[in-house]
Amino acid sequence: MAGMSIGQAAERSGCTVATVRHYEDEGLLKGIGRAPNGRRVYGWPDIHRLRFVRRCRDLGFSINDVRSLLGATDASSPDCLAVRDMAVAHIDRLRVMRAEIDALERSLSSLAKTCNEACATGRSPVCTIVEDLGATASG
Amino acid sequence: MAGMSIGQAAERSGCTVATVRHYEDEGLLKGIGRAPNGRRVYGWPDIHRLRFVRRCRDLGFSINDVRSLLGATDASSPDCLAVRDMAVAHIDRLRVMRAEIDALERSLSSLAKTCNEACATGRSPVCTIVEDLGATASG
DNA sequence: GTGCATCCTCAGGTAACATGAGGATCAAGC
DNA sequence: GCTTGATCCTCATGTTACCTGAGGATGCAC
Repeated sequence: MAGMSIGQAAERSGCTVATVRHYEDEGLLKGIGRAPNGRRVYGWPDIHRLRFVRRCRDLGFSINDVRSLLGATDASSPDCLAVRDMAVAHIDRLRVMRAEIDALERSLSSLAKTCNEACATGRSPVCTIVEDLGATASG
Repeated sequence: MAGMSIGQAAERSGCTVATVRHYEDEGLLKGIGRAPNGRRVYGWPDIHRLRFVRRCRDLGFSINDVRSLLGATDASSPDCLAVRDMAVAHIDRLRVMRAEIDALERSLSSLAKTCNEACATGRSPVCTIVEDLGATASG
């Protein structure tokens, strides 16, 4: 169980094969061994590291963020507080994103509603959505 | 006021100059005139079209979406209902995105909280965030 | 006429991979 | 021993929506 192929590593870490190679290219994986036939060989520590990267990516961190996180965790004494600070900073980013999404949804709902009232009844010769979108830039 | 430079067009439409050129390259603008000196010349219809594209992009539609929207609106009788359907479909996408963001925020908050309790007090020799992230893939 | 702003057309960069070409290797079945 | 299909390798290019910069022409103000 100590020597896994890239296919197995991908499956166990929740990545695609291409993504595993990509993370190695990006320097997020260190010291991946090679079998005599040239194929990559993975051990469990590599799988854990891949999962870590994958999960961070799923959480919305960039590759560079992950690099920093790994730097903090690779250090002799993992800088937990730095990691926490990055998490907190990212939460702030998420809140901004959610606010934007909420605003967009309101805009689109309003647009669709207007259309239902004015267009679907055949009352308007020109789709009001089109006018709404093109007339004035919001804000 | 009928012949605007690309700089003026950009300013009035809320795009950058590079973006205005890009939209033209993408075929979203049609029949942009040229002055004898080779510079692009824009009229108000172009500005409205640029605003339309810009606003759609702000609303999260892809360039291809916008192409479809413009196709619907360019038709002799704008297909308002098609436009509305795209808006509604996009609202669904936004709802999925928001659900994901909410989940991420919960995960990160939980992570940060755990860290505050276990790491910041110096109780844990290894940052629990690191373990949390790497141990098991969520789900 | 000097200088700075604006414009032009390429070409290449960005993020995070996905996809495909062209070829080697492995494992299974006959 | 041999065929076949799956997996692996590297390298190159595609994706999305632009941004940035090179190298050069033009416009406008003083």
